[in-house]
Amino acid sequence: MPMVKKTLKQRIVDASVVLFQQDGYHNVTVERIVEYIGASKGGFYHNFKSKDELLYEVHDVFISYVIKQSQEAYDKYDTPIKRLCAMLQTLTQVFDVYQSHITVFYEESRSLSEEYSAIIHKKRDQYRDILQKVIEEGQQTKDFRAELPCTIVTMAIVGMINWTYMWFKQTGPLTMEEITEVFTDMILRAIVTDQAMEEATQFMVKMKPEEQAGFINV
Amino acid sequence: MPMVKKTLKQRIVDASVVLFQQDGYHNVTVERIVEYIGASKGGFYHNFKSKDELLYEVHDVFISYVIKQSQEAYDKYDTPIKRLCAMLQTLTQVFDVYQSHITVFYEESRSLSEEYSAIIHKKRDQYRDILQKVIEEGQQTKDFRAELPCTIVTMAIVGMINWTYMWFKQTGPLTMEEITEVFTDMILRAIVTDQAMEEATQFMVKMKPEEQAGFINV
DNA sequence: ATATTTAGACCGACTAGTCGGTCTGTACTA
DNA sequence: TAGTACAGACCGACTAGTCGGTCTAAATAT
Repeated sequence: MPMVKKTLKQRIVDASVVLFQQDGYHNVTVERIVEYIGASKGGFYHNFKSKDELLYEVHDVFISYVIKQSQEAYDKYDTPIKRLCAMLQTLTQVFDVYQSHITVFYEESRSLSEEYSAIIHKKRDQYRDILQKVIEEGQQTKDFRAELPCTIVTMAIVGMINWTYMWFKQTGPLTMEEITEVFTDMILRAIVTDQAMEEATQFMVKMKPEEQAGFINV
Repeated sequence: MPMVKKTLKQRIVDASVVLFQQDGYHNVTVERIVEYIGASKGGFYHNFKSKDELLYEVHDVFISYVIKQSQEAYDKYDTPIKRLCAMLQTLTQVFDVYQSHITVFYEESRSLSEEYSAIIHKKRDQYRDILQKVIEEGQQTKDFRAELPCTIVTMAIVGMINWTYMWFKQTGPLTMEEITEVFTDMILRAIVTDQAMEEATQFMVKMKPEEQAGFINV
């Protein structure tokens, strides 16, 4: 790994993600960001048109990553069930790497100005569309129950996942892997048809009888 | 219904919910709130200690209502499945009545000062605890699958529901009733044990074969 | 090899404007 | 007369963004 000196721009982005997540966009001044990394306001405005543009940058780096990962998960497999599970799986990594970004993304998107907001919203829709496509295709192949409107199913899944940023703590007793496993199990049971349940079973929570006896909820 | 003249305080709260939801707490000035209802800053600060207290008021009126409704749903029934369904059902009403409050509640809770934030967080936990209690009791009675950690199940449900405020539009093609029905179906299938599935079936999405043929996703 | 020019990254004092909150005055009520 | 409810001018703290200037390092000239 080549030891590249981080640019001021990158240092500003890194610092601001942390600060925005901690105290919120409006409670973090430009002054404080540059102070935090030992830079100046001049340096800041040399790299960014506005504080707003910085917020956009933070949003974009995150959502672009999520789209890329989701699309890759889609392309890598060829059945709806496998694709869905792979997409749920990628979230594990996203949460572990980008937790601060996620918080900023969902709490501060309103602070984006009109123009930036439009771009981000388009990308957010793109992410949802990939998931919705998987659901729709699964309904056509009769892997997923067709009696559930796919828009609602999609948003149910998105909600379950996205809400995690509100309560998941990296220092807590639950790992992101466990959570993803349980989510996957719940979602599959909820939407997979009886005839396709066999393929789905391999992705579900396994439990040997002896474990079941002494199971303790955390 | 007695025609009571609305107090200035109430008018301020009503106006601020709308404005906060539209533009966010930080983008709505006290000046604009009082202008909106034809009042003055003096009137505002006669009724509220600070802008912050107003935000607290908005939060409190909402979360208190949700807790009350949830607790009533719990008390009204005596089995975990019925209780869970009733709690999910109350959300229909909450969303129809309090949509602006909900948005403010989830987007602006960070803007609350320390002291108010603590109170609201406590109440938010209270709401979650009622739901978690239902899940735990259901696991004990073997109505709900005990192999799923009840904290994750609880947060999965909370997420699915709460996220709705992000995409549900009263003017859209979906009604809150439809959404609640699909959510209920998905959640029950996800967590109800095989042996209890019969009791749950009555709460699930029904579909006659002839409907199924021509079903179109919205 | 050394001197000179120049681009552009970065600095920080300063400005212009904003907004939460106060204070004094007034109208109305009991 | 005392108290309450409100009006609106005003204050002071704060902050996004500016602007003239500095410093470094690479390109070019001598």
